[in-house]
Amino acid sequence: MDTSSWVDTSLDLNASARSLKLETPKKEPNSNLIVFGRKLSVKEDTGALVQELNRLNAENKKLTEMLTAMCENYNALQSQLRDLMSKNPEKELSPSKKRKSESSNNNVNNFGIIGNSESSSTDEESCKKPREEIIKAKISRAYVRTEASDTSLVVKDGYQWRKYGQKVTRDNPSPRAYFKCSFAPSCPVKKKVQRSVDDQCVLVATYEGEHNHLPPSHMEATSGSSRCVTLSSVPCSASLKSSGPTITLDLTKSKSSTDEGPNSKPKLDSPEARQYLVEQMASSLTKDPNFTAALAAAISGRMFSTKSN
DNA sequence: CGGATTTGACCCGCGC
DNA sequence: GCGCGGGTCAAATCCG
Repeated sequence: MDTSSWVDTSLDLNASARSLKLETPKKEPNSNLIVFGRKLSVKEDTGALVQELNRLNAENKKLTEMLTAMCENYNALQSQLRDLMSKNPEKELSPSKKRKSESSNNNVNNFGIIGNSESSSTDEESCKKPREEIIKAKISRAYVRTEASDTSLVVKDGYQWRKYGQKVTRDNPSPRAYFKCSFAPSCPVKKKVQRSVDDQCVLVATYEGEHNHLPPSHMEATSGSSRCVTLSSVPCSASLKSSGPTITLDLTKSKSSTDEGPNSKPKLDSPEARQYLVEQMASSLTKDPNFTAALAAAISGRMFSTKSN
């Protein structure tokens, strides 16, 4: 099964997002907002700010196009995948296929946004545990790119985890962290997070089991609907089918960055201000690795749920 | 002060 | 049976 193309899509997204990052000035969204606030109060430099606005506008369009293209790619690949599944259903059923098919399945199951799938062939669980158990345990992997300087083994996937151990393993100099779902013991899901041997920037998260509850962020989002923000520039809903994990994009950060006190509210009446807010959100989303991770999780999760149908 | 994290000790399975 | 290595426990510590 060829899953490389969809992986490439993910890579494209990351690469593009990163290249976009390079193009943007080294300003945090918050500081941009301050600049924007100054624009409204101080009339000087209007021309420069308008230019900046136009630039951000163009960037926003780029992002929108990227996301649209990615969604299209995803749809195309999904249909391809469905085709392949229907053509070769026996591959899945055959236990003799072992690693080849297993690693392919892993790819489908993965939240992988990085796309180096070779590690699934060295999956220790695959080697040691009986297959039935693997199927029961629903082992999946996620690849999350982080800052090289970021030493915390934290993969933000919407769920709340409690770390219960850390160990340095033989095959990898970087420590492996062990997490349990904070809803344990009612939720038996565990995850292991370790930096990739090949690329220290990449965190490999191995999930065991399935959550029997919604992620805290989802519950928060649904209970507090007043916090919802309309994101016209992000044509991507990251919610999944009930069979899969529900990934919720946590947009509260973007919201909070725009929520600069009571004075900010009237500004929303201006189309410019709205446009700016949208751009802020898009920009902060692409800068946020959580977003790419959540997006990849949503996409791969959907693929998986489609596969299992 | 309570919950989360850290970290050394312990357990257990596997290979020799 | 023994040693090794991965996984888990739980007391100590940290932190909000």
